[in-house]
Amino acid sequence: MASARIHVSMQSKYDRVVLLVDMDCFFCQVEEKQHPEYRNRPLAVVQYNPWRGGGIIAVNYAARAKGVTRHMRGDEAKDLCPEIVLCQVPNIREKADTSKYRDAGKEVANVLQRFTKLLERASVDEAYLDITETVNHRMQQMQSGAFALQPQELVNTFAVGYPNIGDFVNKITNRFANPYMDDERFQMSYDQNDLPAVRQSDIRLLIGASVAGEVRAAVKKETGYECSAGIAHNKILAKLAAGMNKPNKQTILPLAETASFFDSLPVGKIKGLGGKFGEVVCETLGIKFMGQVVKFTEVELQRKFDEKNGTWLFNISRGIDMEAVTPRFYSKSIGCCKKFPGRNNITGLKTLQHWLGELSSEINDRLEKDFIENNRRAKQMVVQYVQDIDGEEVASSRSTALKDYDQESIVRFSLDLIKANTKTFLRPGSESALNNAIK
DNA sequence: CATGATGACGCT
DNA sequence: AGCGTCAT
Repeated sequence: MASARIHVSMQSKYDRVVLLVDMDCFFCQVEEKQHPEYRNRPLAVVQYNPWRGGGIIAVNYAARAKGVTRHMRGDEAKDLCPEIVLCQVPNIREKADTSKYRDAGKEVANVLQRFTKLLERASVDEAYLDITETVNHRMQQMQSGAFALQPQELVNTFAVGYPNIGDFVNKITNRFANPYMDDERFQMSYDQNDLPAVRQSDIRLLIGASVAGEVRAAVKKETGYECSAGIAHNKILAKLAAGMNKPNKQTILPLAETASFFDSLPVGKIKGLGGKFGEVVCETLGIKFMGQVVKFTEVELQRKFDEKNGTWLFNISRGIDMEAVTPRFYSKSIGCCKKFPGRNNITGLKTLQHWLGELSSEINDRLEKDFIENNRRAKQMVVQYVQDIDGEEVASSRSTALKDYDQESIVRFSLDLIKANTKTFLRPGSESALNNAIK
């Protein structure tokens, strides 16, 4: 067994080249493409909500320059930037319908897909691409002289730790002339088994950046949309790099720069550490920056957190992330939801039935479209609802198998599920008043 | 009153 | 199966 393992091509820490492509203020770009007269103007996308001008979910860079951000209300944006264009998410069936942006995201993904089989859509406007194969191929071509990097392709490219991309390229060129100049440091810093990959890291990431440039140019040419990209050896670092220079730029995170970069990187910037767990990590360890995690042994981290998270933190703090780019073009689930905040709480049966009808109608349309496009049918339905119980938000979810379905049966299923799982669905003595408001 | 609408995934 | 977390 042990000897056979040696012959298995092992996925090593620095073997892959991974891109994270992130559309710049995507919903705004969709609106700007649809309304060319809005281009070059400050613009934000709001979800319809008559309360204080709607909630902002996307802001273009002209508007960001005026201080407009997400979380803001449309009215606040107008105060900061009176000339701002506020585009509303289309309202269909009395609720925000984001289909337009999903369709635009698919259009982009169709372009990305041509560059690798290993495309993982992470959200409507983000995707990971494992481009290892292409990079390896070009490495070989480069060594045989069949391929050469075109410096002009790297005009919008940055490398973390370098004032400009030219300095990064020069460093690589110098090492080409003097291959062993870094060896002592490398041998000190890295596992012996990783040295071959480490020595080739910079050049392979640079080739990755040229691929990224081609990807982004194709997206721009074929869809009109601009995006930013991160280039690194794994998903976590690619995601991090992509956010460093925007919009319409791409950033390499060189292996040798990771440690010093992490020394001043707040823990919460790492994907997965932006919430409560990240805060627990900081408090438990008494730290603020990612680089400070490396002072703890793997066993210490496992003891303070748990086995899985401890090992994960230990590796991530060293820039190591073995998470595969899992090919996925279509979402695993289709859902829609609507909130009823404050006075809009649903308190009557009729209103509840009405909204279940609206939501079911949207779901039904999207399921039909999905069936036509992707030849698949939903097997399960999950109904989630949030009640107001003594002023507290109490969330519940119940599921049911789905055989044949249509809009009417989806409504019936969901209402039945809510009825069956609510202690007293209707207020005692009433035919129509809900016992607990649904939020 | 009040980001909201989606989606993935981990824990138990 | 149901709940909670994290992300855009």
